[in-house]
Amino acid sequence: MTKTTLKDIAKALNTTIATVSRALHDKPEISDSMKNRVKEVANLYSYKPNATALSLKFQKSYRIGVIFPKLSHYYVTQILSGMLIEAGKNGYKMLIAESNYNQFKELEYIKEFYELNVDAILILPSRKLSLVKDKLENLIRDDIPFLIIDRIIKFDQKTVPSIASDDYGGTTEGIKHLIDNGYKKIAHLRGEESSTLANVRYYAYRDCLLKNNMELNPDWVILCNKFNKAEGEALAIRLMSLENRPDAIFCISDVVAVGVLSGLKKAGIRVPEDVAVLGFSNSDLAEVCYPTLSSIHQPGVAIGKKSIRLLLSNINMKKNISRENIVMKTKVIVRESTSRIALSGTNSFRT
Amino acid sequence: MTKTTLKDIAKALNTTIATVSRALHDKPEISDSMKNRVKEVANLYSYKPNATALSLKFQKSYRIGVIFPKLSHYYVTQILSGMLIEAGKNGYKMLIAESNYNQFKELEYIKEFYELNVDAILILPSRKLSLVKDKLENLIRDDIPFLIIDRIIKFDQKTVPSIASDDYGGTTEGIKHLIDNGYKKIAHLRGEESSTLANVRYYAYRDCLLKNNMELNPDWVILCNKFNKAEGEALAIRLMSLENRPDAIFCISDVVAVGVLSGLKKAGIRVPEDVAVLGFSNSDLAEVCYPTLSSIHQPGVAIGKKSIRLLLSNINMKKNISRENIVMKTKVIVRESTSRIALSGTNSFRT
DNA sequence: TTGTATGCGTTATCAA
DNA sequence: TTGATAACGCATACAA
Repeated sequence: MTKTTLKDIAKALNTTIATVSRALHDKPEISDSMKNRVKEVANLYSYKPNATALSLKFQKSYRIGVIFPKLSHYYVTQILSGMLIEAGKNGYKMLIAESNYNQFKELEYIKEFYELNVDAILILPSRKLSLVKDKLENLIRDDIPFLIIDRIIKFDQKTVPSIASDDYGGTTEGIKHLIDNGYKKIAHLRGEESSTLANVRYYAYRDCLLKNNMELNPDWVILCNKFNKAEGEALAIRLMSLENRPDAIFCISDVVAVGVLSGLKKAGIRVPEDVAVLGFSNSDLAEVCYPTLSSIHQPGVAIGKKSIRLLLSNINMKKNISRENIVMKTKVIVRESTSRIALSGTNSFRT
Repeated sequence: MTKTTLKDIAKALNTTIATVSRALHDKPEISDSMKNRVKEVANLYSYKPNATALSLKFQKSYRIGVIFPKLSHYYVTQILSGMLIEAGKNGYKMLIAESNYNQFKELEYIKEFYELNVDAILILPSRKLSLVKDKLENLIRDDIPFLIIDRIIKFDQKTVPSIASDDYGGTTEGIKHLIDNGYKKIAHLRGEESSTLANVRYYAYRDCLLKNNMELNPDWVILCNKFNKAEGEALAIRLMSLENRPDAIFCISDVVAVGVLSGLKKAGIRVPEDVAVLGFSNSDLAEVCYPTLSSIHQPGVAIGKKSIRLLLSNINMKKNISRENIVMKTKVIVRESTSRIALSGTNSFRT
């Protein structure tokens, strides 16, 4: 019941562990008869090499550490699933840690992963990780690939690779979709100004409105900070109580958008006839709310897979990836909440 | 930049690794002056013991492997979060694997985790894992704790501990809630008959109806096999086309329930006035759909925490846990979909 | 073709 | 109080 080692097999065959090891590796110098005997016994004992010993020997753990803010976000689970698929294919296992948006925990987990000899570290940083940028920069080692997902952090000395979805492009496409559908007064519930993520989406929104000579009303741009349904609900009601009401609301997240839908319903406003609502992320919520929510799809699974491939290109082929800043294509998924002409079916694209 | 080892420190101080090791461990035999010198250098080099070497030495990895069918299910993320919290507190890291409901992958991952010398294995099995029960039983080792979550599998020889939510109790409470609210004809969209999980919920439904002298109509019990929104939608419409229509629908999952809501809407039926809808799991969907969905809360986070505590009681205190079959309390969360008298606010219980 | 010995980084046992 | 060395399990350079 306890694990069998080379020593056990050697003892059983009255030979040495070196011979056993070589036989199992099919080294040419070992005689066929010995190979057969060794393999038979190994099979009988269902021998498996001890991964820890191999780790120590080769200074390689076949483990990848990943840190994320919150597991219960659909987008995070999509990214992780992508990672698991690609890592699995290549014989790697994933070690996980949840930071709960706490930048100090993030630093702590990075340290821990290094101590655990992971072969690479992936992080979906919280917004606040930038606040401890210097500490982070000091922590990051050059000999182990480190990849930042979904955000970009600029360091003074180091260049660290990143991968993210094309939020600027996606937002642009989304706003254009609203314009194309005849919406003229587009509001935006945005994230905090210290968030590069929120800023990119806001800039895209602003640029697209300007380019199309649309009204850009400061009253229509409101900061979120809770990012929950209740906040979306309250802000929707606030927008609707304006003298000059918007006729479309672009939301920083699907959860906020769902809150907006609920707020509009309470205010007796029809979606999409009176007001359109556009979410961000294309989470699983978008298909279950009513009306179904148009949203900008972020390719979570693809990002996860690509992350691992990028890391492995460094680990296996020594490719220098430190200057890679990969941007993955987004896509507007049109559902009921922005379609004045009723849709026949729901679009269920999701990859 | 490369990791410093005991050897590096020993060399720097012109002593041996044995002394350095002892000094760092504050062994009484080491002189204070030596201790101080060692610690200073260790600090300077920011020495951290190599976890892999310790693993090999102590045959203990401080790693726990967990296998689940699909990460993107809210309930799974809750369980994992609970595990991460409790594991983190005790210095353990989690290795994860996604089986995609494939029983062969589940067996494969169990094998891999053993080879990786995890200190324990946790599994949220797919329904089909029971089909390869014999192989599973052969695979499970007695020297490493193995815990089955959310299902119960009976083996011929072994007894394996389990932890699950009290689905029978939760369902009973849920059906009683429907009865108390004046619903008289309660339908059930259930899971497949080969699933113990689905059966427990069905038995509770049936027993509760019988005990309360309610109509138990075979036409009102329908098997799901896709468990998605479309299926819920179709089955709702089918139920509503019956001569003898139910006035409440208890669903095997929240996703199915959301589909039912949508189907009822299409059929022009009001919820909860005409028909009540009750989900299962209390996922994040329940609060965002319209109307908001009453659902039976499964304490995912608590289950995750408890799992780890149970394992650690075996690992650290050698407690025999093989006969533990823990059942965690469920709770009906009442929202709009079952409340004929309108609720003032939404109930946001979730832990 | 096979055996011996070394090292990966630690801790622990035995000597000094 | 400190040093030398074995052991954890494995692969491999070197000897035989």
